[in-house]
Amino acid sequence: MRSPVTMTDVAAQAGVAASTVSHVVNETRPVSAALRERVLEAIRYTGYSPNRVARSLVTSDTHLIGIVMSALTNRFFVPVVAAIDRAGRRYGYSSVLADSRDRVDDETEAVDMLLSRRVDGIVLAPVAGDRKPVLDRLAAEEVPTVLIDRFVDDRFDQVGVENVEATASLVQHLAALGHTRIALVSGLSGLSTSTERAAGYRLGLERAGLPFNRDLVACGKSAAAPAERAVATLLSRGDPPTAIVSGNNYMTIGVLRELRRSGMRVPENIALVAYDDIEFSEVFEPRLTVTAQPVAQIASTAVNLLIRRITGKDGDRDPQRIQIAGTFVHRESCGCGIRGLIGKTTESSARLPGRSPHQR
Amino acid sequence: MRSPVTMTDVAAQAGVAASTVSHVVNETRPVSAALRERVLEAIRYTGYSPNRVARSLVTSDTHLIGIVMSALTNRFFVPVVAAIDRAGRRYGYSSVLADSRDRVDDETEAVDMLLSRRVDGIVLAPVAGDRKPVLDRLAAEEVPTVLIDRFVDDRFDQVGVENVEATASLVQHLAALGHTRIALVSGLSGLSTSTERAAGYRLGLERAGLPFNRDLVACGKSAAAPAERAVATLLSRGDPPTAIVSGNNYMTIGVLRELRRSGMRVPENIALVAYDDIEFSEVFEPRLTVTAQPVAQIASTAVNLLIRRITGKDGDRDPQRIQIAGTFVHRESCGCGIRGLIGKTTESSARLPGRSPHQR
DNA sequence: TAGCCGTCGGCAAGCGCTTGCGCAAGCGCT
DNA sequence: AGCGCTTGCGCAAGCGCTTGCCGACGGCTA
Repeated sequence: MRSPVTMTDVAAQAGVAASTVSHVVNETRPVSAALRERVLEAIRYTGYSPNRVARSLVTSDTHLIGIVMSALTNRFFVPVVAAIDRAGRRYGYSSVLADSRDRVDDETEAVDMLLSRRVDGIVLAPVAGDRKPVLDRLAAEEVPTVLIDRFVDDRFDQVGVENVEATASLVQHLAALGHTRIALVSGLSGLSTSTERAAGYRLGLERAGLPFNRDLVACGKSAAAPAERAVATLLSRGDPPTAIVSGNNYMTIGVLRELRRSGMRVPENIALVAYDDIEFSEVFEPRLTVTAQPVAQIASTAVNLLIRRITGKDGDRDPQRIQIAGTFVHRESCGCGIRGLIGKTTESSARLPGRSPHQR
Repeated sequence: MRSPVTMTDVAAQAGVAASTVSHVVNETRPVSAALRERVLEAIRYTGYSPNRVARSLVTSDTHLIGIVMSALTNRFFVPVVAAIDRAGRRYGYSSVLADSRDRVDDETEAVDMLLSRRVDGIVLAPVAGDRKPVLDRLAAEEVPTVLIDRFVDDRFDQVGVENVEATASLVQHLAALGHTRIALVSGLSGLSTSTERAAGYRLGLERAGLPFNRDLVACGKSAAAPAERAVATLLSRGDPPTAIVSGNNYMTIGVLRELRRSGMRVPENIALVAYDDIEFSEVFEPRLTVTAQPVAQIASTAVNLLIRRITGKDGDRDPQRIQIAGTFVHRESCGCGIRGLIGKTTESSARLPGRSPHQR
């Protein structure tokens, strides 16, 4: 690493005071055209690059936003980074990343690191567990923070997806096609998303005038392998379902695997709709009808909220809780094609009714 | 943002000099047990969190590593971040991200930003185009930098995948199954990866004693849609191929789409092997036989190289060029199952011969 | 012509930390 | 008792920048 050319060097080169250089660089005070040109020339000549860490020391802001994710594979990771990057174009923000590895200790360590680096704000995707200490710390330090995905603490801004209505419409769609035995492969119990989707499932049945049957719900534990077993159980019943709702994309993988193994064809023998879209989903056989999570929208909403808080534009309004509607993506796995309702090769999508933004 | 409790505050609280606090925090000079305990207690009491930006100003290192990606969806993005995070556990590094949006101007801007933030090093995934100015800048500033994925400038450490042998073995595998008309859907011409994979294709044919036939190569331009057209062209020939090698995962999507449209079943009617694995590939129908790129390994190699350079452990050795072997993942799309060579449900994989690390 | 004000730019303090230097005290030795 | 050594710790400079303050200058009005 070479070139510690400093503002003082530039000033000397241009024959002005360092403060003048600072003012032309930041456009923070009018400088006569002649002098400015001299300074600019000196900057070009010396190849000066302002030292942001020195700047941060005095202004006490870093224009850095910390991201804490439960895992790098978290689906919000990339869109959040993208949103920050976009904000960076306008306001000069960049992102620093910390992986909490789904463990409370690591999350604490990650937050410490970010605080130590004096980030201006934090986007945090909390994982299951007792995150009270971390959140208390964040609250105490009064660092602008927004929670994403899961709603765990009302002291902070929170942004997540709408689950109830979205799942209900999946069920209603199946019911409209004439299905009466609609199964749910549900996620890990205890997660708010699982609970809400299960509630949406019941709501959908209710609206369709269908009875709730405990035997048609199997827990797929939010992962592929348990979901396989769940499907196996469902199929082994005397009165197996004619349609399945899968609670997330990992479980959908398991569902498909088990259906294939047992020789069931989708949607001919059994209909399938799922929560979460899957990358490359259009080459799946069959193409899946799903509710896609609006991850990009959630991410950018969160980042915008955060930046407004950082810049103080919102004053100190109360924390918000925002739930964003998913998108219903209509493909073939629901069986509409074979029942002639909708052309086989059509893909259509619709915005689901959401209740967002929802001021608390 | 509250709590500007500084080292001076802690010192006052403990009744010692600030320098002593510094030395207990950093363990940079022996401090008597009694005093250290007093200091530690004061730190706990005040909730002091060291200000890393002030520290950086004096030590002139930030322990930040900049990542410049052509797009956030770049397949190296997540593994690189993960590798840095892992290094962070040991040496305190974190990552700052910058998206170059596949445009030269944005790449320049991204590098400027990182330089201005005084990152200790940079991992750069260069995109096609004239990146000479940026690279010259990096070379001039002497910032430790490693290029990933593409080999474009020998002044820097570079890490990428091995293409020739990997593609050759794909071809040889098909040849061993008796195929004689093996087609290649190749990538965008001009990219070194495309060129090398094409070379591997010819090498594989040669080793199998098969003639090269220009009519069996179609350009899929590294994307799905052009690949569909490429396959259509191949199939429309009087003497269509009995097997296809696809040059990357996006093109594989297109290939599958076109094969399905034209009613060809894989592997019954035509065999397919591909370069690049696909997420969720095991639920594809059929499951694909591929050469998986060792992205995680490339990423961690790059990061390790970078950190060695930053810490000066390697002295100033010459820049290295490292090519890492891919992994052959054997599934069903090659048709081994139906020819009885290998059990249908088996998935096996093998390390391909690579020539790495290769000191230049 | 004197007085005033607006404009321009330099001076210097200080952001929170690290680190070379030097002092004081305690030790073993001659 | 006096010497030099080690050990333990405080002092203060300074990292590269921002910003409040003030002085110099020139054009305007009275």
